[in-house]
Amino acid sequence: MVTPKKNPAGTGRRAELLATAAEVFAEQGYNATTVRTIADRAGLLAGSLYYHFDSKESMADEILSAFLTDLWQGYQRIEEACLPPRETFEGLVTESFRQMERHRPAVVIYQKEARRLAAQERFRYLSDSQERFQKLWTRTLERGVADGSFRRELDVPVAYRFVRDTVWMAAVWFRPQGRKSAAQIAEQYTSMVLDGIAT
Amino acid sequence: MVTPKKNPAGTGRRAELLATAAEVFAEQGYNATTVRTIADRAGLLAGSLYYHFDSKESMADEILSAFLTDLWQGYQRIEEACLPPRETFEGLVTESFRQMERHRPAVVIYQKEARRLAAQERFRYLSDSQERFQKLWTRTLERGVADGSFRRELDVPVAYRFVRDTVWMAAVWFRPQGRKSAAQIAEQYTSMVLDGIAT
Amino acid sequence: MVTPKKNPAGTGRRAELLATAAEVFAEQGYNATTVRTIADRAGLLAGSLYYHFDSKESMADEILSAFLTDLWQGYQRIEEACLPPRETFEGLVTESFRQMERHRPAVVIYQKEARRLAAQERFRYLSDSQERFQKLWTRTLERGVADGSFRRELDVPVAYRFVRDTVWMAAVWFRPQGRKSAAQIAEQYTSMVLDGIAT
Amino acid sequence: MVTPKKNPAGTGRRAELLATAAEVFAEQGYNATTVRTIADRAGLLAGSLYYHFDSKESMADEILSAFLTDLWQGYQRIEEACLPPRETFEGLVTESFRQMERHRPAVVIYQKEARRLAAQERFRYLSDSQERFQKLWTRTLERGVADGSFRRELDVPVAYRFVRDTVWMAAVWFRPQGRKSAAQIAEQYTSMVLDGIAT
DNA sequence: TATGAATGAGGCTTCATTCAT
DNA sequence: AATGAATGAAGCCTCATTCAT
Repeated sequence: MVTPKKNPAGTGRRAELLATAAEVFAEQGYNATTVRTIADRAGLLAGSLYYHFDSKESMADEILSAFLTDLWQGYQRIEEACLPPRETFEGLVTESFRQMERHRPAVVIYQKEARRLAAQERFRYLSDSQERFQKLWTRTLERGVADGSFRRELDVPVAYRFVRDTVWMAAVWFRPQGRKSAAQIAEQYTSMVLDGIAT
Repeated sequence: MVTPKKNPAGTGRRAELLATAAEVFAEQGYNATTVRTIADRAGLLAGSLYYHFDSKESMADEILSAFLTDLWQGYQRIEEACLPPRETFEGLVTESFRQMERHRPAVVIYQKEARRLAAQERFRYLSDSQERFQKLWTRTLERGVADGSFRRELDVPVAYRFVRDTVWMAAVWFRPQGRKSAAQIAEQYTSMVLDGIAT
Repeated sequence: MVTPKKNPAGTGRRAELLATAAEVFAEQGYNATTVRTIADRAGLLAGSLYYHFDSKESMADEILSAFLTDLWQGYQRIEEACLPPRETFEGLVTESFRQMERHRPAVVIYQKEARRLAAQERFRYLSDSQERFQKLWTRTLERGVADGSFRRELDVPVAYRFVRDTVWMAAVWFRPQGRKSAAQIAEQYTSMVLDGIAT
Repeated sequence: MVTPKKNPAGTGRRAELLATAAEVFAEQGYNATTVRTIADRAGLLAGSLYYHFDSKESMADEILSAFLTDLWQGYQRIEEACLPPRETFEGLVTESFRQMERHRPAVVIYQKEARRLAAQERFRYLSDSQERFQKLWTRTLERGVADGSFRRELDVPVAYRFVRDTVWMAAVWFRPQGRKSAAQIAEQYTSMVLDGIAT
């Protein structure tokens, strides 16, 4: 993780530049994005970015760690509420969609680049998060199988992947300014995943 | 699409090299892959690849178009069978998982790079395939809603994306040599998607 | 040469900054030193240095010309004293070591960078000094050979370089706060050079 | 240290390029030298150097380690001969000048850049060599003091530096194609250092 | 006096590609 | 079929310098 050099939160020039960078990374992919593209879009010269950031990598770092920090704060509230499995499930999905509203480009980047980036020491926290994520969902699914909320024959590891992919892939096409709010989309998703699309 | 310079099908040095290239593209991403990496892994020098292929791009092209050709042959059989919606659904999922067994790296590449590549004229067929895919699934879902196999209130565009993402993302972690066969995985998926994971 | 913008001598903020710059140049080399390093060490921002100095080059200029001015003042006293060769020799060595005490970083810079810098018009005085230096030492050595103080077979150009290198290289490791004073080091050097290290 | 990728010794394109690089480094200093300058002088494009070498640094590495390897081979013969101090002294000086004939640019680079480069792990061997060098000379000087070949009151650490600087600085101006051979220069040096320049 | 933000030139390096052999 | 050597464009980054505040 990286701690921003100055300013409190998402304010000031740094934050602006990070937002721009995140958009471009999300659109074109981390590798395919050149610092010049980011700079052009932000209205300065490529070299000038280095007044604000150490490297292209550290921009990605800051974007991803800010997202994951927020995400885990949200998840933690749900964990601590100790709800029954089905409510926990709904809570996690809703929280995920809510974070997409704030961090949509970050989610796309996470989705596309996490595996590659996680190989580097500096992005270690990506694997950590991944692992924590898996534990959280797996526990929830298992609790549901145990108390009968979820189907007895559920293959938990497969179901975990199913849920994980389904939820996060949505970030790629989900547009907050679209007709549906995050909460509405979350509800549809939950319904489909829990009850299926068949009658 | 691209027509191989020589040899009929997946035989000979070309095919070997393509397989190697596909693996590396899948592992590291198209942009992050250098022709040197491919060459190293195949045991020749980077420049020597150009005896076999016109460019890095044409390798990706050949890999992707071979995959899509096979995939659509499979889908076509199912379309032509004119089965009821639920059976069509099962057939498409099973066929998708079956193609993953043959073309796993190609699927991963498709998943990760299609959007970016499709911008180029030469990869136009990627968008075409995407569109055809959408029509096929949407039609199937709509037929199911109409005949009562699928839930009346189903939001078809959302459900389409749901299914699409779920199925193809599996390619990233699905390993054919794993404990489960493609058919088994397909069955689990179908069951989850159609009937949900809740009781 | 450069004339300081304001303040008379080695006083005030300018002088402080110059001292810092000299230290860094000496430690890391002129090219390898960034103005940011100097600024960091002095406790201001890189851009702020430009309130005090025209350029990085002009800092080096001021450092070197201050040193050479002092050095030649010292040498001149010895020249004017018209001592016999051996005493002149001793005097020059002692004076050189004395200047090292005041201008140690400048000496190191001079030693390492003079040749490169001298190519620029603005540092012309470095070559001039070099030439004057050579004449002074050569004359002294020749006088010594002529009057029998120095060995008859002495190859004066070689001996000149020998003395020059020996004396100035000492600046790199010589530390005034060490156990030995400049005068003591000078005496040891003089003894070694004049009488050799063998019995 | 670095081991050349291929070819036995100083032959082939690599060796040519290294020789060019060494010259430029020696003339302009390592930092002030751009890879473009080296490439221009060698008649290719800057990027093409990277077919032969990993980095600018690795060129310097190869140049310096080749020099030090040869140098220590020469020194070792002298150490093993177990000559009396004065003869050892003469032998070391002569060997040093001889290596200058083969590796003149390397010596200049060593002289100017060793301290800075040695800070990096990859150039660790520079410090090692430096230390070994100090031990060798110090031992020789001490033996000479002990057996009466050198003056009893000799300050060995100071004398060591004196000799070290004197010998290696010569590399900067010494030209093998000049009127004097390495052996002749070595003899003059030895005579000056051992017996002094005074009568 | 100093800061914060930027410029613009240039440095090192990578990489797809070419081509004579 | 493949190698060895090179090209040329482009990428990331550094750094001296400028300037409004």
